[in-house]
Amino acid sequence: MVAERYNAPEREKHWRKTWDDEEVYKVEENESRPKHYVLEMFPYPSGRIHMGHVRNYSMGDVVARYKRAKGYNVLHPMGWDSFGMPAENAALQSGVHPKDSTYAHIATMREQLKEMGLSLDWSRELATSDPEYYEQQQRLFIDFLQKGLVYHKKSKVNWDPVDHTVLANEQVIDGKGWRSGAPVEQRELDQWFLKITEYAEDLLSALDRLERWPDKVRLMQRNWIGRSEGLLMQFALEGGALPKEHEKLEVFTTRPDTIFGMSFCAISPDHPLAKQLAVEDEGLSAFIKETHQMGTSEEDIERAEKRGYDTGLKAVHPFRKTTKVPVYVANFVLMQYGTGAIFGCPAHDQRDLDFARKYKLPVKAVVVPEGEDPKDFTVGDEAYTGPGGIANSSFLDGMGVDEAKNEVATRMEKRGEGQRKINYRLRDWGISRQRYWGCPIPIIHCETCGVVPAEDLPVRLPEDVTFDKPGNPLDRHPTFKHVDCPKCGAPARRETDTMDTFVDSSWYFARFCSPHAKTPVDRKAVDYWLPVDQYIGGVEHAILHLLYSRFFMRAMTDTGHVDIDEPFAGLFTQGMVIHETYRDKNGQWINPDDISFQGEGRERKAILAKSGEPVTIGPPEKMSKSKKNTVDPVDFIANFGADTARWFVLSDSPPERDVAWSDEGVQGSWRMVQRLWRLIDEAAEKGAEKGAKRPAEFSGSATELRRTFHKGLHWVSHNIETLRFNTAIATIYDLANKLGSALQGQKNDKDPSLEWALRESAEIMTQMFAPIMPHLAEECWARLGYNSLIVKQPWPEAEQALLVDDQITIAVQINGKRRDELQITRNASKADIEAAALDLEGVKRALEGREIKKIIVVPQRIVNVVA
RNA sequence: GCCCAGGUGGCGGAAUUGGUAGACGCGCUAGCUUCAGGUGCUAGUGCUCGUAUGGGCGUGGAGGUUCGAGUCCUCUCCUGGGCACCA
Repeated sequence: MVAERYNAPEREKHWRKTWDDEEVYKVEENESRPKHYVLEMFPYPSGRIHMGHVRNYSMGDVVARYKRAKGYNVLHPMGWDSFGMPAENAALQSGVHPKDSTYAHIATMREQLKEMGLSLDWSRELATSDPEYYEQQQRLFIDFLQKGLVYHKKSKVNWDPVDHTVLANEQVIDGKGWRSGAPVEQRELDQWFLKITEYAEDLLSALDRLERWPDKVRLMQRNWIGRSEGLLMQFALEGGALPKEHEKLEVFTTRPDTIFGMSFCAISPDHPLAKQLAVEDEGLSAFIKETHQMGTSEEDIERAEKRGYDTGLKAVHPFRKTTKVPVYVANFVLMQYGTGAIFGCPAHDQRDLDFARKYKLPVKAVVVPEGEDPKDFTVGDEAYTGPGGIANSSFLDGMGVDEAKNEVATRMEKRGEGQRKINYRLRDWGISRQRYWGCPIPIIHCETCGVVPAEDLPVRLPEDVTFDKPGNPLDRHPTFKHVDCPKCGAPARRETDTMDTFVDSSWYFARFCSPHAKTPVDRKAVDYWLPVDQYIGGVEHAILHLLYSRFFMRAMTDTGHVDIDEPFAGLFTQGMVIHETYRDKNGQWINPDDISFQGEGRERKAILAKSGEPVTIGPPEKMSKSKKNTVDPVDFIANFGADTARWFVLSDSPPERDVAWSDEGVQGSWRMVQRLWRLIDEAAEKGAEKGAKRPAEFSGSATELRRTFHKGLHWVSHNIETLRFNTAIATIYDLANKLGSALQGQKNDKDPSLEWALRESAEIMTQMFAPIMPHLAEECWARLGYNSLIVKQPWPEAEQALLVDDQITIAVQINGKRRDELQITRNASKADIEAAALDLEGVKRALEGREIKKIIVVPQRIVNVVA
């Protein structure tokens, strides 16, 4: 009678083979069915999957399986973001060719992913390093080029003078190369750019329509694009012998309304005027050098105080010619933004205020908050940036901020000394990488024809390269670089830079729709599948990857490949898997396997198992090898099965938050697997036969069980729809408890309607956990007598009549405190509820000797007696 | 410095969106089952006063709105995360 222990690893293998044999996850376009495209961010093939992958892909798989059961034609593909620096770095260190290591890693990880039992259509698998993939990417590049969305220009890179190589920002540590340790130089190289700024306005405004994106991500993108409306203004400069091009200083401001509060102007140390002046001014030259030593990191900037160097020049106020203000070179003015020059109004900008206090410049308030007297409103240590009325400002007096902005802009434009401008922080996307392991840029540089697109695509990465010398192997390859111009036939030079790997990931989701097409995408396929309905991945890609993909869809629309702006209709950013950390007395990280634990709760202590030395238990942190707090999913699955792992990573925390891996928690999941198996087994035994006729009437206990399960089903469905897997799981636990009780209670007397309800509940239960624990669900489904696969079953429908109770419990409060509760029919009248409430023992006791002032009755909700 | 997200039992968290705070899981306590080595079942488990019926206090803190606040408003403290001194 009692079932054998469920042998998860063994049964899971069996069910995976069955799914494979029946090709249950293979999909094709089918216009007659609604589609649903579920995608998780594809992995970089690092060699092994980690728990983060397990969590990410479990979430997507639950959605995919649920939607499939709901009748959708579900696209759920997987691929590899397989170009990139790690493989090339490994080649530098160990000499293994990037191609060899990459494809070996892919082979391993593919098998590991398969062991998770994901419902993926593997026939659509792709790797961005496949020539079939990057050939199409090169086509897109050329199409973009011809559409004017690609250009090249000189741009700065980090140059390692020892390794003779270009460094990514993350390879520059404290201004030094990560391998050589040599101070990094800035070099200008000719580089390719994609015109993402062309779409700045649309990328910004369309964010409002991405309703199924987290607000947080939309905000980050908004800030990244950084739109600001302002005014370009020209100031006349005086003092010193100025060359013609610098007689006027052009600044950008978003606050032209504060022009009468101006007390200085400041230019960036990189401003041409600053450079020019520095030639004759040693002090300035030294100051500029100093500002360059200041780091650009957040921390450096935060610590740095606002500093300036007085150039001796004066800027003339445009509306009050007698007012002339000093012009500084200042460390807080950035050349990349606006014109690299500002006018400072200390009263209404914190940075300007800090600067003015330091250099004892006047601080004059010109915007006065409502209710303040303009005569005695002053600014202390905090600039006033809020709304208000303009004062002390000649013709602007009495206007509001917006009105004044407008007035100044109009007057400046009329005089030809100003121009309204919308400025973006977003810059064009530099995609040139001076590396081997990436998609070759399909360009040939010819002395006579200029830039010529390569013909004969793909431009293949040559495989006969070595990594024994620093620099890009493509650059020194015997035949790759030197080619004839496709146009004129003269000797020419092939571009040896490759593309940023963010390009690869900017359109892979589109390629999945038709992974083997001879064009970048098959129009029919993308029209059917796109956009991705649910995209799931880490928040670390909130800005770049997602913004680039949004740009790509627009660019691909403008080049006729697709007709869609937004690639991801729904986005979800999941939290990490974290784990406790342990260190010994010397601060060395300790592997959990070497530790034994003593005590519980706050008393819990850890010691080294071998020596008994104390170990400090640290807070849970992101799993990483260096901290020795990783748990290998492959090992885990081999022991407990994929279902236990999938269940656990979704159960303990809300999906957007981090989840702490703990052995105790995992044990709980493992027990649940076994428990569900026993429950279904017992229900199959004690419940009605498969396909038994539905009873005409249900007993009280049968109805109660059915209500519980149909309500539970309703709630679990809702929780999966809204990706709240942890609450779905909590409900399933609850239902398991209820089913267990019902099975116990059923022992005594014969009740056919309860038997029917037990089977119904067991079936609903199995179908509910099927998206999360698909293998166990198949096993249970078979135990329930079915020859069919549960993966092919439609999602059960809750019976509406069972979702509302006739008898309900409502709380009765006295002065807002609960004193008793009331059982009453659902549609009882207010008067009936009131009468019944006042008749309760607990209410009478609490009311004793008090006078009832008021009774609030909210039918079906609550009664509150005010006394 | 700016922006964002959070603070609920010993822990992870729930509260279907203003209506019984603490569901569910973990842990713990007691008991049962010849159960022996990651087992199952039953009961209990916010704090506190009380033998108990029962009472008081409780969602970081202080105010406020409301018949009623974990949920809304104001101020404040703390913890994470992000960033671009963006004029």
